[in-house]
Amino acid sequence: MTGISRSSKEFAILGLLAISPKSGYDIKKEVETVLSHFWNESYGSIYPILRRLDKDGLAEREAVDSAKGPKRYVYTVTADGLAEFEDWLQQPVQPTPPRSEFLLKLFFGRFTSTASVLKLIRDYGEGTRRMHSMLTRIHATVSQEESSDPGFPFWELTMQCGLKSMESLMGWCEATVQHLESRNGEESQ
Amino acid sequence: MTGISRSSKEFAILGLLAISPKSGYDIKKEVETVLSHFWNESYGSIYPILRRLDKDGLAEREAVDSAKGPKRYVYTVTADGLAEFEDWLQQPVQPTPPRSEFLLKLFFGRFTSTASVLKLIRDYGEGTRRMHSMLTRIHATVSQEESSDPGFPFWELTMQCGLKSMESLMGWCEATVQHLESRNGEESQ
DNA sequence: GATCGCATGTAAGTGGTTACATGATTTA
DNA sequence: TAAATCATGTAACCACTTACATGCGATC
Repeated sequence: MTGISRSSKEFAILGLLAISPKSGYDIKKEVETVLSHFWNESYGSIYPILRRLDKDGLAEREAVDSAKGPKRYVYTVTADGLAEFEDWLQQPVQPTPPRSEFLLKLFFGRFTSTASVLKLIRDYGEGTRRMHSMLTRIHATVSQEESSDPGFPFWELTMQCGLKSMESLMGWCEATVQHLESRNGEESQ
Repeated sequence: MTGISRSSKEFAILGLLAISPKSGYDIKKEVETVLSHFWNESYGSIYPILRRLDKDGLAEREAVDSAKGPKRYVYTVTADGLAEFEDWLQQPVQPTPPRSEFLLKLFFGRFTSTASVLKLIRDYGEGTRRMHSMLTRIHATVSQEESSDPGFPFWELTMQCGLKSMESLMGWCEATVQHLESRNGEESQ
């Protein structure tokens, strides 16, 4: 009854199959675009997981002759799979253990030069800006192509959350750089 | 010359030793307070890492008779250790692979009820609020006790970054809950 | 004499990435 | 014919957590 414990990685993949049948390759691409700001999957986990979902009766594998390239293996979620997935959705999220190498280095800022700390923060701000504009770009294309999809409103919520986080971070970076620069200016006088 | 590659976990510990000599137990406590919003360490990694730092000449182990309880092993960073640590600080941060089970479940919101999605977001907002007030509390005590520490300004920057992130998230949660509630209200009419 | 806080440690397992291997088809 | 894209897969390795084992000293 109560299935063996599955990782969120498995449910992420199961959920993508619930939207529509996909191959491992398709999943990888989808994760890298629409889920990119909050999730990741490598082939090394995708393919074994798909096999396991099939073995456990949560998905079904089907060989498909593709028009071009090698044959594809498309997986479709089963009724059991959908049920387990919906059950997982109801469970409370388990908090991710925190891990920010950026903040770690910033914390140890006193062991390096102000210039080095400034570079650290500027680089981080730069990365945040890049992520922000990438999300904006993805948002534009997906909005055009899939705005009628029943999942679209929820996907858009994740987008807005991501964008707001980025903006908050960008603001903090800018303010902090200015703060450090002015402090540095004072010392140099 | 170029040391074997070390994980950020090792450098986190090395950095804490650079601030002042500590035991594994001390490190665990410090990580759980001042670093808690962006880092974590378990005993299962701390003790092996300390041994390794000693073996590699980056730290030195010393047995200390504690006033009460069993004997402590206090580690002190060496000159080599400090040099490697400072070098690591200069290296660009490698981006953490994204992983938010919360956003993942939100993304799949169409496979569950609006009530369930609302609960998801409210719980998340609640967790964020708790973290925010915990940080505020820690900030108050540390500000009183260690505001003269040379590392204090940098620690405070990490705090402000964390607090700003939480506030941004809290705002997004509130707005999103309202948005979903109003949409739900329309449908029910 | 039980239990809590202090303190160190390990073994087994998990969860995951990287790098590699393979090979078809298309495009330059 | 070289490179890019499509597509599947595995083996070796790694980082890390969990759970457990141990035991002192103080307090209740």
